[in-house]
Amino acid sequence: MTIYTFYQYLFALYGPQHWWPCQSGSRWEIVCGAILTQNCAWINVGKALANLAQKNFACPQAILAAPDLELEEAIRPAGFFRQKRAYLQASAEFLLAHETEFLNSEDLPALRQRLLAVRGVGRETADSILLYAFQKPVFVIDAYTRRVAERHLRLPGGLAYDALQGVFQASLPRETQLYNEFHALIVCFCKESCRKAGCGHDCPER
DNA sequence: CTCCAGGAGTGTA
DNA sequence: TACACTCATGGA
Repeated sequence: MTIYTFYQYLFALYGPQHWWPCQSGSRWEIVCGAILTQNCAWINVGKALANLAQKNFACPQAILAAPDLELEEAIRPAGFFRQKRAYLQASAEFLLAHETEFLNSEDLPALRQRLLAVRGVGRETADSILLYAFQKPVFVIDAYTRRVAERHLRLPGGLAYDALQGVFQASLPRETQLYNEFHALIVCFCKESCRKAGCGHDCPER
């Protein structure tokens, strides 16, 4: 099965997932979610985002104005709250300075490099921000994508992030909406197939 | 109780 | 480049 065929199969099976531009929908909230979800279950990210919204920390300016301890208390449910607090502050500062540029530029490699220079923004987080917050055609690789690539698409394991991303992008139409849905569908598929297998979790090594 | 979740930074070899 | 280690909460 080709990568594109697999996408069509998943889309027919689960339908559109419309990730992220769905909640409060603000660009900054998407960026916050991308950072807060690092090695953390999404259910807990939702709690942290709700706390931020309730405390009126729902914009970069408010994040930068808030006391560290108060910010940490708000995002505590998402874990790693001390370093994620610093990550949010760094991202807030960056977004305030460069949001317009990101809206207008289509030099994706350059934008990606700028994001990677922000503390707490690695490859997956950078690509999630480009795809979900700025609607750029950048395919996001995560742990689920790696499992699917090896177990279902029979791609070689242990590929570096950028290499695996290149394989997916070379195999798919360069469409933001498709990248958006495919990534979400892969996550949905992994959770669903593992639930049906009775694992109770997403059994990483099977 | 153990295992893990939509990772990233740092240090070592 | 390739690992090991740390960060931390909450759900199953």
